[in-house]
Formats: sequence, C-alpha cells, structure tokens
Amino acid sequence: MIKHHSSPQNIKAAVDTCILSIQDDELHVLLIQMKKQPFEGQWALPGGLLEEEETSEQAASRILKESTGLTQVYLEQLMTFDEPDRDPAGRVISIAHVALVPDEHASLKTSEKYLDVKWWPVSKLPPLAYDHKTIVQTTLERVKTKIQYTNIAWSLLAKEFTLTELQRVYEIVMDQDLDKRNFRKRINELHLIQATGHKRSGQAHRPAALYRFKERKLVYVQVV
Amino acid sequence: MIKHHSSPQNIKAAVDTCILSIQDDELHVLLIQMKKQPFEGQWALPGGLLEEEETSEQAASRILKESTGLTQVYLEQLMTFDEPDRDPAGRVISIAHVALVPDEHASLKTSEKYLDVKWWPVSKLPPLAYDHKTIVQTTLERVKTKIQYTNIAWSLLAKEFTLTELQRVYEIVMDQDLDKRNFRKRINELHLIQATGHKRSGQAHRPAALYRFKERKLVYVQVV
DNA sequence: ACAAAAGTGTTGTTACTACACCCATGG
DNA sequence: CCATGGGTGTAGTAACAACACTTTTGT
Repeated sequence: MIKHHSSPQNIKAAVDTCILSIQDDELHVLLIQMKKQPFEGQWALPGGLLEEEETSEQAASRILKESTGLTQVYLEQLMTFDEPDRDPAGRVISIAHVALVPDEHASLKTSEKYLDVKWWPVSKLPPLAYDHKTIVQTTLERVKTKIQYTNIAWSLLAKEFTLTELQRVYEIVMDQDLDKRNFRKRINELHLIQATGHKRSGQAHRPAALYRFKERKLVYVQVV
Repeated sequence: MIKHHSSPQNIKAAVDTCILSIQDDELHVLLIQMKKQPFEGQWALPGGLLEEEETSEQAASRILKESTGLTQVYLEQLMTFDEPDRDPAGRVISIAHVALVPDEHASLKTSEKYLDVKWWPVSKLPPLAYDHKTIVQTTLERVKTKIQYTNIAWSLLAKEFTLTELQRVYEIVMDQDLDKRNFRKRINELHLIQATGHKRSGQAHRPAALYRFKERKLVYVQVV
C-alpha cells in the first residue's frame, strides 16, 4: 500500500555492485577509486543512481558493463542497505547486487569517472567508503552458501575448465579444502558438466581433460 | 558510488510487509483492503512510504504494529521489487519484508486507513494489487527454505507448545509430512527447546508435554 | 470401554569420509 | 629420468528412513 498524499519524499535509490572473480587462486572484488569530493581517493564498490526507466538489475548490469565491459555474467540482487546515515551527503538507499565473473574476462575498462579501477583480494581490502565493507561481507556469505546448493560455480570459470579448477573454485569460495576423489565422484553423479574431449596440455605434467557446464544458468543442486 | 550531480530522481521508496501466521492448520497472510482510488476494494499487503529517518526494517515494524498491534516478532528483509511499472501511479520501489507471527497474537487492529484487514489462507488468495502476488510467492519460498536450516519456527508458535504443534509448523510451511519419531529424535538432538514441565490437558486424549524454545532469536541449525 | 492423540526404539539402507598409488606429460 | 599435477576405488562409519504398538486422558 502506497501513500500517495504524503509530502515529497527526499530519498534517492542507488545500486552498488559487488563484482567477484577468482584470480591468482584467490577471490577478488572489483573496486573503484573515487574522484568526487569529499571522497576523493577512497575505494568503493562501483555504483550509481537508479535511472527512471530501468530495474535495479538493469542498473547493476549497466554498472558492470561500465567498469568491466562484461555483459553476460551471473547477476543477482543481494539486499537493500538503507541505514539513514549511510551516505553523509543525504538519504540514499542502495539496492546492492552481486556479480560473478570468470577470470578470463576480468580485464578492466578504464574510465574518466574514477581515479582508478582495480581488483582487490578479499583478504586484503583497503578501507571502503559508505557501508561498502558490510556489503562485501554480506556478498561473501551469500556466495559461500549459494555455491553449495546451486551450480553458480560456472559463473566464475571460463567456458572450458579442468576438474581441478572447478574444485579450486569451491575451495576458494568456501575457504575449505575438499577431497579430490570425493569431489569428482559427487560432480560426476550430478551430471552438471560434460567432457569436451579437449585437453589442457603444455604443462610439465599429464594434461587434464576439459569440461563444460551443460547449463550456464542457475540450477539448484546440493553440491557440497 | 553515488552520482550527486544528477537531476532530481523521481523515485519513491516504499516498504511492503508480508505477514504470515498459522491458523486453522494452514498458513495465512495478512491483507488489507484498499480505500484509495483507483484501487478501492482491492486487496494488498500492508505497506507505506519509507520515512526520512527510519530504516526499512523500522518501517516494516511500524506497519506491522499499525495492522496487528504486534511489536516483538520475527522480521527480515525479503528483497526489493523495482519493476518500473509496478505501481501505475509512478515509480515506487518496494523494499519488501517478511514477518512471522504466532497464532495467539494474530488478532487484528482495525484502522480507518483501510476498508478491511483480514487473514487469508495462502491457498486461496484474492487477486492482489501491484506485484504483491510475486512478493507473497517469494516470501513463501524464503520461509520454506529458511525453516529447514534455522530455528525460525519459534516465531510461528506461542511461547509454550507441544511437539506435535511444532511438527505441524514444519509440515505446513514445507507442505510435506514428517515422521513423528524421526522428527522428535532430531529435535531432541538439537537442544533447541526445553520442557516447561507443564501439560496441555482438557482434551479427550493423553495430555501433551509443553515445551519452549531456549532462544527466541535466529539460530542456524539444520533441522530437516 | 472407547476414541483420540501422546509417546517411544530398532533395523536395514544409504550416503559420507578417509585414504594411496599409478599415469601422462614437459623439461 | 625426474618433477608435477591428473586420474582412479574401496572399506569402514555415520546418518537417515521406514515402521507399530502402548499410554494417558476425556467422554
């Protein structure tokens, strides 16, 4: 029920996007370094005000494209952060989103909107503006639980990957080692992936078979 | 990152609250019948615009108090619904919340804001205004999964309850029958509840022992 | 005495965990 | 031929599912 008679509401709606990727065997978050006063030099999640005719998901998608150039990635709404004093410049609520992107596409788009755009390992984040530290923490919890009962691991991998790479995605996100044989047995039972017939050679050891996900969209399955 | 230079944003932020309760052995949602044109007579979730100095959770709590008189209940943010055309009167995003209330407190507060306020069984809902049907569905999914890995069942029960009543909460929310002995064994192992020493007598059968939850706040445990 | 729900254990089956060696390649 | 990660099976254990009768009360 909406009150249409109330005095004009002075609240703005923004979207912040927490973009995660695995690089160098570690989870990384994409952060931008702010240009605008009084936040100049501070690191923050990429975001922006919601525009009149877009959904928050479209806004998150737009922000993702602006900062990474990526378009087809996993994206979901996280939650809305709405503490009245979260932005010192006025009342702004943030409809936070999570994006998961594969390493191969993790190149960054330079932009004149920001001083810098950079991947940061989640274990060594700089101080963040606003309540963005909370948003990152909430994102990590969400992804950690969701990787256990869905196939979202596809979103962090290239189209073709080895079983060891897949296992590392789980281990890195869950921050927990897994048994190689048990993991492979489980993955095999679930029929989520299929062998491509290709092999990854060129390294000084036996080449690994390459696999792909049958579906690169959200499927609910108990993996771990 | 917020753009502070943009032209004034014409988006309003509202909060809708999906209040659930178990009555007559079935899940019910609290709906209000709208007074205002052009929605007169339509049923909807109770809600209202977010006020300047309150969080969305405080707004949900306020709405809950207005429609039921309840103050101390389980409340959590569901998600934000932000389709541009979800409200024909203008751009209004809804930060939807879920509230779970026990049957004993499910009496309703009359209000001059609405034509009527009523509990509806989730299996027989009337047509709902806006996107409120989606909000109710999303709520039901959330509660159904969350009751399986937390102790939120406490929020749907009176302070004292029998084991059969507790089991029925799980069965009704999950829409699935459970085995009595296995359920009791599991509940017993988890140490979530304790016997009060009281008994529920007055019925034409053996009186059931009454229990209470040790903690009436969110605890993560795999129950089912 | 009868109806109605409360209360209570065991057993077979399935799923999970722990664990070690050979293989294929590049250098 | 050596170093490196790839690839594979089994056995013991723990968790889960299925199942039926006795007890206590009110009428």
